[in-house]
Amino acid sequence: MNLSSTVDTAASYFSRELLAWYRMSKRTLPWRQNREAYRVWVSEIMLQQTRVDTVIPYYERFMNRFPTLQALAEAPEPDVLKHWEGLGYYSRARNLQAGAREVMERYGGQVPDDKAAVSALKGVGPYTSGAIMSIAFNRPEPAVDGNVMRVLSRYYNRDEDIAKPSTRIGMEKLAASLIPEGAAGDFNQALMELGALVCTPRTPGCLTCPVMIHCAGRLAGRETELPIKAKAKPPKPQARLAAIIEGTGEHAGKVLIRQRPDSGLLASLWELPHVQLDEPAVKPRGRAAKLAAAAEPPVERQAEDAAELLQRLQAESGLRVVARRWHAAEEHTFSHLHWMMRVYVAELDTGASRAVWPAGLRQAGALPTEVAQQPAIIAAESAAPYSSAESSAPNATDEPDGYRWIGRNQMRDYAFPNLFGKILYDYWDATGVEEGGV
DNA sequence: AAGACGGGGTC
DNA sequence: GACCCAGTCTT
Repeated sequence: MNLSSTVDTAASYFSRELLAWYRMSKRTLPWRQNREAYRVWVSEIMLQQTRVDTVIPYYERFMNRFPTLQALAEAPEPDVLKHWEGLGYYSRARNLQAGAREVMERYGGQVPDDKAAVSALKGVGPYTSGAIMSIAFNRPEPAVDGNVMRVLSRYYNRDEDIAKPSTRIGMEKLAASLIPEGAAGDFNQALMELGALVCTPRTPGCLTCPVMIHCAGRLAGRETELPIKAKAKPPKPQARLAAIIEGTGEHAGKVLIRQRPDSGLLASLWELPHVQLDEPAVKPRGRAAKLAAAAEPPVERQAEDAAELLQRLQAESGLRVVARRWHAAEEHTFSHLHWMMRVYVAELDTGASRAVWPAGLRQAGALPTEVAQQPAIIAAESAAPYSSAESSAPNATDEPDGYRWIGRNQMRDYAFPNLFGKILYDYWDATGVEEGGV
């Protein structure tokens, strides 16, 4: 071998060995049945920030319901959201469908074999466009995600902060230079497969790694300290009060839910009516604090909460809600928020005769005087609709815009974020309502 | 450059 | 509890 012209550099070694390893040991995954661009696209969107094991059942259901790009483009959006329920980052679902519709209109239903056109689709950023171009069309484009940055940081012993956008740019150049001729799709997947199976975040399996002997990070003994990544800001704590509003009369056995605005957090999903408290926001630390936060609050606190729910839901949503009893405390952490929610079972106040506070709360004497005396009397002018609905406050028979009375069986007709789905199912379990019941 | 945007798994 | 994950969009 002529070492001067065919030097087996760490780079060519890496690409060759990694590719061979992948072709030998790649996992069988639903989206690897074929390389149809639509299937690749759906999988890549679902896999953003989401584990393979989590995605698999969602992918199967989604492709069963929307087997073609056209089927997705023509589906009602709530149907698409329902199939995304629980996956999180719901704008992915909306953007995916918007992209499918765009492909129908502009490209006759065929995903274009064109980097710029694919990159311009909604929800398709640098990573996803590279993944689609390489996997579906075998174009030599880099697809750099967290896995790839981890693998390359270690293999090349690089110290750049992978949280910085500029680092991703550099990694893309590096990754592009490593793509073997004619094998972009397999190589990019090999890089990610290695990161998922061997070069894992905590305890990399260097001894089974196909490229260990030239891994600079490993040779420097730094495999566990790489990649360098700036710490994320902790989620901001928020205290909230939610109401499980039980229906009466024709709505007996049902509860009132509402639809969130069509942008922002949990856009267009359904939820329990609730309010954000101004205060608190002290995240419970330690076992004792945790226990205290989960426990039923003292009656004074419950009375304050009841008054708060009545006044604020009236003001924000036009709902006159009377808390009847404690239900549960629920915590839920988003990427940037930490919700601490106290949940009460409540009733809609549809008239003075029904406006009776629970005896325990009244006797506790903790209610503001004016509220304790006349809980139902809140200035009607102060009522503001929750989401641009111009309707008046719902009574026992109304279903104003954005609100629905539903029983357990109607849960399947609405997409709920996990936290509210859990609260509602817990509620129905506790009240003895089973599937097929109401 | 920083923040918004979910949820679940792991050690 | 802290960190991570097959990222993108908005400001």
